[in-house]
Amino acid sequence: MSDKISVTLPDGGVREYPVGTTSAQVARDLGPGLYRDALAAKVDGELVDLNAPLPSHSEVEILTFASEEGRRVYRHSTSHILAQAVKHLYPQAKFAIGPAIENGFYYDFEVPENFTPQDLEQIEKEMLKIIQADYPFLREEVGRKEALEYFARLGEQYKVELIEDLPPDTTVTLYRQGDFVDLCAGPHLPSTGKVKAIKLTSVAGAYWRGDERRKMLQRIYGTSFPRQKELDDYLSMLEEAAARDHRKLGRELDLFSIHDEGPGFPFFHAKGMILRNELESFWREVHTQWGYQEIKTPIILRQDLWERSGHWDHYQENMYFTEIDEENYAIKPMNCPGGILVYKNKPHSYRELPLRMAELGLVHRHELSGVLHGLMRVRSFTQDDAHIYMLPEQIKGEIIGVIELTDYLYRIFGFDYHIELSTKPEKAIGSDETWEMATQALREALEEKGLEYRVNEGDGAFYGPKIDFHLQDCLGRTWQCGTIQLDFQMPALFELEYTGADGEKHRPIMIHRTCLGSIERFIGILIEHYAGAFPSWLAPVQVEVLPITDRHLSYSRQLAEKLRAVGVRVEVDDRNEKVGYKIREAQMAKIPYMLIIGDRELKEGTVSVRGRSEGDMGAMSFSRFQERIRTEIAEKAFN
RNA sequence: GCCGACGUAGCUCAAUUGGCAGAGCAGCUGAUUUGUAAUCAGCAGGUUACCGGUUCGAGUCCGGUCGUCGGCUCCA
Repeated sequence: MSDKISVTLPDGGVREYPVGTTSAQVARDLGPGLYRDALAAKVDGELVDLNAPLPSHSEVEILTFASEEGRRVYRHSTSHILAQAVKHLYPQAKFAIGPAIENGFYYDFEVPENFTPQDLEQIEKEMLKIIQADYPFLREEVGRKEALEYFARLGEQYKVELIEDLPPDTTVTLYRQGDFVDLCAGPHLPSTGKVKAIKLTSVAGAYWRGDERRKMLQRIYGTSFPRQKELDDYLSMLEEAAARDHRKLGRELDLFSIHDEGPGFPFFHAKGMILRNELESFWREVHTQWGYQEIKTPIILRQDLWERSGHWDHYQENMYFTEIDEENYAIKPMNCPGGILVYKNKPHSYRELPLRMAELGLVHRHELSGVLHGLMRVRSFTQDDAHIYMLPEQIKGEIIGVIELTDYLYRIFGFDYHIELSTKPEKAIGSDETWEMATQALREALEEKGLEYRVNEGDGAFYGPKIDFHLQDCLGRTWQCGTIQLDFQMPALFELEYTGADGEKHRPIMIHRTCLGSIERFIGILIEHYAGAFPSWLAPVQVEVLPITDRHLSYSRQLAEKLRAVGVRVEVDDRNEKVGYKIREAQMAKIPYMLIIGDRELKEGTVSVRGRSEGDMGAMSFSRFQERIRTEIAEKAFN
């Protein structure tokens, strides 16, 4: 047996070390900077502690804060420091889980009294003491039985439950730092002193294992960084992001409002309607090009329709009901049953398929009061829905078509998105075979397009699996927008038919899909994405004309009239104010272009252009400006 | 829905231990005719979210209701 081990580094280089060498020693060998920054190591693809001895042949990557994995180890270790601090201050606390999350970490505790924001300050101070003490994180392996006994003795029922869920033959690992021991797979930082800058950001209730039937624990959120400056930068970045919040911009730009009189039911103002109408007319144009027809179905329909569709059994708690002439009706939470009645209104031939019926449909859903969020999560919204009725052999092509259409639309706005595939939920209708077939079809379409996606087990609609498109808001929270749902069930429940080439009746297959998702949510995303500075084609006011004095008013109005005549949305600021004041207001309203009109422009027949982002662009002929703005609008340029 | 925080003028925020509800911006009126991010002066603006309680006295303390914000998925 050799007394050397060999280590392959990420750059392909191979080095030899004595048996028993740790990743920390490898890092030191590679350079003092790396040794100082090293947090953990990835050995043959597995995350391990820096002080773990390396096997005889291995690929080793030293992880620092620069990598996502390194940051997770760093934050995860910080969560253990939080837990230790809580243990010191609240000895009776019970411990649940404390993972790293994007940009930070949390830890769930059961405590007799809920934490207050003041408590967080005390806990933070205690954490600093633990960091100061620089306790090493020590890994221990124990048998499952031993671990169970240990945590049972301490009354840590959550840890006991976690261990009970591990496979029977597992070796359980514990991590010890000073007087605190926690169940943990690791890895961890070498010692608590590696953590430099910490901040506990909030406290919230969270159900044990995310299950609302189980006990609600107290969750403390926090984050940590290797340098105070990075923490400060992160916190000020959050503050800046809040300035993009669509709820704030929606009020400031007079786009929409939400009132106590209708929680979750947004009001669109004149400027918001311009944005919305532009969006919808673009949507119509594109859908016509992509072979869709448009329909409109009623908002209120009889309850028996919803009993037949399965919504009564599977979606009732999200629905609103009403009564008309002593008959029971429901307010639609989805557009499909109404759309299906249109399909059933006359017989169909296979020659018509795929039949793509789109609808900007207003739906109402009873969402829990605690989840409402500006335009992002509301109780009434307009889906850019469509139902595609098709032959079995058209499935993949149609799914790919919707994926391409969605991608085309998102690109216009410059959005990044990610895709999720959701499979059969507990409350579902239809056989496992049709679900498997449908899920497989979605998977194949994604793979044929070479798209990356995440699988969400059990998160599908009750009638079929779905592909979801998720977009991000200003704080990085993601919202589902587009969705493609493949459905074998509704056609059966409603006995949909078409006549095939063989003259026999056959059952079509359905796709339910949205691209933008909900118009409301999409506008919320748009506002945050552009920080309210919409590209000219969407901007409620595209040009503001600013006459310097009264004697420039008439020329200003003429220019505005000319622009209006070619479809440009223009306003004249005819108030008796200094030009600096008018510029400031137009700038704050994020209007793409300002035209400053004074004696010089009057005399020379020009306009002085000020761009929202460019600043003073100097004088140009009016016709040149007009051409420029028209082109920009027509091309939907980003500006 | 649950946990926590919060709710004062259209907006942003003040108001000592419970002691006369204020400011800036926006609005209105007047003056000013102005050249690239705020001209000056005056006026008006409130059932302190709502309901109830404690108190000589409540924006402030207590209870309830409504609403807003953050969280309740990312699995030792």
